[in-house]
Amino acid sequence: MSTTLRSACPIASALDLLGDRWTLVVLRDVLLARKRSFSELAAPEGIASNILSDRLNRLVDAGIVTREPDPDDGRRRIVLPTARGLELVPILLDLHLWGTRHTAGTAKPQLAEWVARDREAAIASFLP
Amino acid sequence: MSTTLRSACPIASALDLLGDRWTLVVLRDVLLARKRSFSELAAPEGIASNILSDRLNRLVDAGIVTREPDPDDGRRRIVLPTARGLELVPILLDLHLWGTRHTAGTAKPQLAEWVARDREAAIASFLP
DNA sequence: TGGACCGCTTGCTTTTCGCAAGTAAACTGT
DNA sequence: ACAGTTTACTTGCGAAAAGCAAGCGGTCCA
Repeated sequence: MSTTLRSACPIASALDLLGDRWTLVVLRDVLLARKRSFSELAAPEGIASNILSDRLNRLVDAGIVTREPDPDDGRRRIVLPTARGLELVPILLDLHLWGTRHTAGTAKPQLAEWVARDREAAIASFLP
Repeated sequence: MSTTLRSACPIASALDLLGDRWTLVVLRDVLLARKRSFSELAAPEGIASNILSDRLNRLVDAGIVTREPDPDDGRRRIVLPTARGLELVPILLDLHLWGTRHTAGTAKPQLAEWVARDREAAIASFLP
């Protein structure tokens, strides 16, 4: 569970945290789709609940999201992005653009177009 | 080896290809450090040779790099990025910036600064 | 011609993933 | 107020992937 530092390279260090099959998909839903609860996040392409639980804990440990009790429903623990988490929005949008151009995933093409045309505005639209 | 399509989301599709511990580290060395041979790429933070071989094959299948015999040394099979691969440079630079700001990886801080100041120029500097 | 080098592959152990089932606490309807 | 449902998990186990060490064929170099 501890972040084993692979090297001094910031790309490798970032990937120690984000470089797996699910973490950035979860963050996509938190940062771009603004999903806030465990059960909303469980939908993503069928992630198993134990994996989702593990990834959320890692993201909390890394200071990318926080979790707080929902005042409206004591069963829920809301997931909220931190400033550090919000700085991942550009990466997610770049991935969206690259994926739209070069993979079979073609959902939300207008978002890709927006990112291509005015990246800064697109990024700002996902900030609080 | 086949690209199992997880969903119509371009982010998920991109991560089907790139979302693991090594692929983007290999691409960092191909795209940013301009490494071209298997043995140069084997250095990255100690990737095992069977894993490197597998990742290079996947990247070739995905059209992100090509491999050609080295005219100067018949043992070598040079790794070259395609246009599709070069479009990953922005993502790698964003990861570098985020990693520099938020992880323990602090190598090449002047690159992060350049990306923050003039992203387009930094990207262009890694194109052929 | 012998030895080193390059790009792998093979076999085996260890770690991680992923599914199914189960559980405690909190909410909801009657 | 009690029964049933929902939420957010945890546990156990089999499957898949990662990682390590060794080996192997082709190529280069002295």
